[in-house]
Parts: sequence; structure tokens; C-alpha cells
Amino acid sequence: MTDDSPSDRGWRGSPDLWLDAAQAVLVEKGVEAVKIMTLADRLALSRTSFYWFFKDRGQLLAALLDRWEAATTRHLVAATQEYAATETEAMLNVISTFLSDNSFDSGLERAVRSWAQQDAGVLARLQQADADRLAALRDLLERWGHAPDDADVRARTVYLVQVGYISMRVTEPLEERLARFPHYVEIYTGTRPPAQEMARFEARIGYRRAQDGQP
Amino acid sequence: MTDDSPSDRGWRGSPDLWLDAAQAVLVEKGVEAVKIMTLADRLALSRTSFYWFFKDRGQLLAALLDRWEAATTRHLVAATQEYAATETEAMLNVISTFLSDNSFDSGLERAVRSWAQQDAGVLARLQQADADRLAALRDLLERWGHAPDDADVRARTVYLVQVGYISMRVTEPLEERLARFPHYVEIYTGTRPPAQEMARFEARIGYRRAQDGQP
DNA sequence: GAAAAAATGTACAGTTGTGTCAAGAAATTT
DNA sequence: AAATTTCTTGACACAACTGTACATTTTTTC
Repeated sequence: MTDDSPSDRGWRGSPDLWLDAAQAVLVEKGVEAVKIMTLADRLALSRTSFYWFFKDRGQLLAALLDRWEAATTRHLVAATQEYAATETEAMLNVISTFLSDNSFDSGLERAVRSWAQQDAGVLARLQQADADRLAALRDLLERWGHAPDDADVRARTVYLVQVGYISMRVTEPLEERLARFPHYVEIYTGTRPPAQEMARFEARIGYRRAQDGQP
Repeated sequence: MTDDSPSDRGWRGSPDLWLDAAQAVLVEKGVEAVKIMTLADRLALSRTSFYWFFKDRGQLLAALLDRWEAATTRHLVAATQEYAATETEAMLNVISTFLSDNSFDSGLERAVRSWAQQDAGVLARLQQADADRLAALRDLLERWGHAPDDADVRARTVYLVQVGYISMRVTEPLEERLARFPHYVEIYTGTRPPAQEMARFEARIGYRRAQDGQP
């Protein structure tokens, strides 16, 4: 019986192993710290073994960027398209995306933003992502009746506050963050979510967190 | 006749010369790119001449951090304390700070935020600056009658949007940015600034700009 | 214009990183 | 269990930096 799952193929190294280590270092210390030497130490593997899986450092970094793209924009855009009965509920859907690194990996996002500062190629991809995310938010607000220029400023506010949060590494306990939510929703949409809606939302967060992968 | 002004003392190098070059590179390419070798090339000086003015690279970077602190927080906090006849005017005072690198150097701020990601010491200073700036904004809003928790969320919104702007490297033409201002002020304070107030504000900006650049 | 001070440059020593190559070990296949 | 494939490793060659020592040049001061 041969088990093809790439995780336990008897060999010590694998592309994913190097990638995971690289991502961890990227998030903790920035791109410049993603050094093959360091990763090898961390993995207790020979430095040169890396070159069996990757052509060079550049290829590793490119793969990291692909991971980032999958772990952020996609989920956010999906959240703007979820069903919602009211505007405030729609906004709760969106901003709750940012609560879990599962649906929006803030650490990775912050690392990539920092990286973009020193690499024009990364910057270009990041700016495309920014544009896509902003457009999705603008569309959401327009669907709920905001005039184009109002929707635009509000979309920016929602998104920029989030980018700010990430950039500032705010680490509030979940409770504190949730307590601010009705306020934020009010600022973003002009309407405060009814207490009942917040209660439902908080229940759902709890539900989601327990279940993790439901449709 | 001896002219003591440090700028034209006949010598080619000076601490400020190295600092200026270092700051430029920091902003353009990030800390890791601030290399004595590179700076020397840029200045057409010998690499080792650097060590006449600075003990080592660390001292140069520390000096850069001091520059940043002077070029950002100080002006912002001052703007929150300027005289204003109305709340919307007070808010215009604050957000106009961000319009000119003269009163808030966004490039430097972005570079330092990026740097903080790889250096715990820098991170600590940055987080202190964030706290100070947020407190100044919160105070402003409370002085204009917002309840503490409302003032807190609004202060965060104002500040986080700005941090987001910086992080995103938004480069709107001044006109476009100004056109969004009344909208932002409305979102931040709950009140739209009267047209007359915006007109006065724009005139003041214009006045300032004319003073800066025109012969 | 000679002495002192300030700045510059050359040579050297050391560290940290990259990537290639070919030999060898560990799993997998037949 | 032999052959084959997949990974692992140490040795080597290079390149980009940092920082020190000391000789040299340039400016300033007396």
C-alpha cells in the first residue's frame, strides 16, 4: 500500500516544509530575514538541500507571494458577496473577515506590505489587490443604496481602517474588538446595527469559530 | 572671514550629508538597503570616511529614528491643539497635516513602520508614537463633546485611515484628495463642514502652497 | 606658511550570505 | 535484493558587506 499524501513520504525535506519555515520567518522578521542558511538551521537540514526543491531564493519568495494572494483577497471579496438581509449585516459579514487569520491572514498581509516597500514587483501586485478589494467594498455599498462618491469614501474608510489596524499590529482581545464593532458599523454605513443583529452576529462568530469550515 | 554654518565648511562630507543620503535610501528601499557602501557610492566618497562621523551603522540608524520622531508626531499633536471655531474646522486642521510631507513626512513614516517589523526596539518606539497620536485625537474629540467611547472609535478611525493611506501609498492628486475631505470630515465627526468653511480651508491650503513654492 | 585639525583613502581581516558539484544515503520500485 | 529514484550533504568558489589601522590629503587656525 503506497500512501501518496505528500506529508509523510519518509523524506525529511519537502517544498512545503521550506515554504512553511520561510513564511514564518517572513512574518516574524521580514523578507530580508528569509535566508536559506537560517531556514536550514531552523529545519536542521543542510543548507544546500534547499536547492533540490527550489531553483533559488527567488523562486521561494515567488511561491510565498502566491500563498499570500490565496490567503487574503479571495476571502475578503467573497465576504462582500455573501447574503445579507440588511446593510449593517452585510457590513458585519465583511469586517468579521478580518477577525480570523483563517479568513484573512493579517500577519502575512503586513509582511507583504512591508516587502512591497523594497520590491517594485511586489508593490505592483499589492496595489492590484488593494484595487480589487476596494472595488468589492464599493460595489457592496452601492448595492445598499449609497451614491457612487459616498460609497467610494465609505469603502476607503472601511478598508483603510483595516489596513491601518494591520499596519499598527493592534492586538486587542476579541471582546474589546467586538465591543467596538457596532460603532464602526455605524461610522461606515451611517446606521447602527440593532442589538438583536449584533447578538445574532456574535452567536455566529462563536458558531463559526467552533465549526471552522461550513458553507 | 569664517562662516561657521555647518553646510559650507569646505569639506565634502558631514554627518548631515550621510544622514540625508541614508534617509533617502531608507524611504526608497527600506532599512536593509541602508548600507554604508551604497551611501558612499551615492555620495562619491570613500566608504570608510563614514566612520569619521559615525561610530558605526547602528548609530546612523538611531539618528534616522530621531529624525522621524521630529518629523511626524510633534506636528500632528500640535495640529490637534490648534484653535478652531467649530468641530469640523478642528478636524480639517488635523487631517490637513497629512497633506504635506512638510508637516507629516509620510514616506519616512511608512519606512519606519516597515522597519519596525524587523526590529523590536523600533517597534516599541513606533507603538509609543501611535499611542500618543491616538490620545491627542481622542482628546480633541472629547473636547468637542463626544462621549469617551465614541471619541475613542472615531479617533481610531481618523488615525487608522491615515495609517492605511500611508501604508497603501495612495497618490491621489491634491484636488481629488480635497474633494473627499468634506466626506471624511462628515464620517469622522458626524457633521459635514459647511461649504463656506471648506472654502476658507481650501483658501488657506492654497495660501500655504503659494508661499511654499512661488517666487 | 607652518602647525593642527578635520576629513579622506588604501589595505587588510573577518563575517555572512549565495549557488554549484559530485559523492553518498535513504526510500521506492521492480 | 538490485536497480532506480529521490533526497542530503560537505567542499568549493564567489560576492557583498562591516569595521580597524594607518598613511595621506585638505582645510583651518595661529
